[in-house]
Amino acid sequence: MNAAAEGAGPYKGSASLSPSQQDYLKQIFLLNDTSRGATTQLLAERIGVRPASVTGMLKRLAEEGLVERAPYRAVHLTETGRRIAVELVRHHRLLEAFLSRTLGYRWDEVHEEAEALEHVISERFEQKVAELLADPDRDPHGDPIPTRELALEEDQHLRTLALLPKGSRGTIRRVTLQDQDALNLVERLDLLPGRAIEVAGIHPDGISLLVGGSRFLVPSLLAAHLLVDVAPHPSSTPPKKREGAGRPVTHEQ
Amino acid sequence: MNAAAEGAGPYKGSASLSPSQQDYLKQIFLLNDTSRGATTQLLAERIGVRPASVTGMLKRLAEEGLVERAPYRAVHLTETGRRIAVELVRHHRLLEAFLSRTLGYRWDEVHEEAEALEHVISERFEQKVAELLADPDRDPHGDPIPTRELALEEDQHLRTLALLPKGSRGTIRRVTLQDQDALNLVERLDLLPGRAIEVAGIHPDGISLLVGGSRFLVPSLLAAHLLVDVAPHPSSTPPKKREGAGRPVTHEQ
DNA sequence: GAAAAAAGTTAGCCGATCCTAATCGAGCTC
DNA sequence: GAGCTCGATTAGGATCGGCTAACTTTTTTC
Repeated sequence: MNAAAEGAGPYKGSASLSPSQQDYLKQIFLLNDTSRGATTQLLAERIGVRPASVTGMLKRLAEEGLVERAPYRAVHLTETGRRIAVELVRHHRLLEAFLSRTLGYRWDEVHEEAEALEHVISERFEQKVAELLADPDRDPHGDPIPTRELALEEDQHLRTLALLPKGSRGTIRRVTLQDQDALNLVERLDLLPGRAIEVAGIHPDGISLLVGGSRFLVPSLLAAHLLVDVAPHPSSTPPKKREGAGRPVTHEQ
Repeated sequence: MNAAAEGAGPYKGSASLSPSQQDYLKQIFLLNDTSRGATTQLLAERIGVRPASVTGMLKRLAEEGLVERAPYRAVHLTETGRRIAVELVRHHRLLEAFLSRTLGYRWDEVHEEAEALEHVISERFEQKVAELLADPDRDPHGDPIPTRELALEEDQHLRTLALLPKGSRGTIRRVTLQDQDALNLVERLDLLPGRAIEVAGIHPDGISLLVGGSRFLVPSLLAAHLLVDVAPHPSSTPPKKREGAGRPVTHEQ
């Protein structure tokens, strides 16, 4: 028996999972509402291992009843697997909020630290932090924090900036990026959650934005990861759904 | 290459160590100023593995220049190894202080959580916590917290309660226990760090103690783990060193 | 719809860390 | 100082989670 992963894992009720297994479940969860789903390759990229390793781990997870899979197809979580994944997402986002609010981390520093801590904190720690922060419902990037009961609010009313028509007004609510450089850019452009914006124009390489009086171009790559709460009374064109443009929004945490 | 242990370890300047290796170094450090020193068996007990596993790991650590050893002898840390160990002890005790003061853990709950977190927190986390707590120099058990520069104050003036002569007065400063039940008992007896006490009598099975007006017997096993700051003017007998009685004090953390 | 490209899988291997069982060495007893 | 006992080590093995290389399946391209 290998006692590698002590430290109360989020899954109570069975031999607890290794941090590695937890990571797989989390990434499968985060990729599941994505256009392509949780494919071997995407998982490999996210987790930082080779595709062959993913196949191997998925087999083990399937044996343990945490995922369902058919060879050459995207994987899905079982209910048990989903619960573990959401618990981990709760840990991660709570920790991000905590690091930012209580320890004064910069918003672009929180992700990495939370990534390491999420596997290790106990139920008690989670509870104490939630208490201390009065049950926050958003992390510093605007991502919703699953409740204690693991209910995860879906931001259905939010729209990707990349897909908004010219003239739309709204407020930035989420920044679904992890890359340090990209986050720095978002900060320099002052596009943090809460910021009111207006789409001034659409160009092949990005979106022209009006923010607090000034105007600049947001590269498409970035715009795809800015989720906007569109204002009810847009200046001119009523916001209507557009499809097929830009890249799919992946709800990374 | 195996990326198992990401999460900034405390050792900056080489491929970082696995949590397991870190644990070995820490326990070697904690056992080193003990009577028996860091023997294979004691290490095995503390770490929770079989002696054969200890031998194996010590070989690896020796190859990496972190310990020095001769077969069938107790191990010692090299300077490099010691630095890593002390860094870990700093993490641990800072975390205990943090969990207790900031998150409101009970003093007997902090150890286990700190044990898991200490391997995972970054330099930055350590710094932020130290800041938040204004560089505390003791953890909730009274154990000294190594400074940022890794200087560790030794409590040379503290004496084991088990070895104090009758009539000694003083203040409890450290409780070097980890066992949950024992800690609970210490709490029930109200023998937390800071408590003023007087030795009312010495019995074969323990020490009779005067604490805040009441008097009770502290079992020898417990008394060996209570470190007392002896008052300069004892009521009668001047405190003098006694040897050979009681069990050796192990400076557990 | 055939061929090429991309994605996924299998087989075989490695290193880390643990285990058990068997052997070896150190140090105390008489 | 010959034994005996206990602690330490060695030998051999398991498991976990990664890797590369080679092969298979799916998807895309023309």
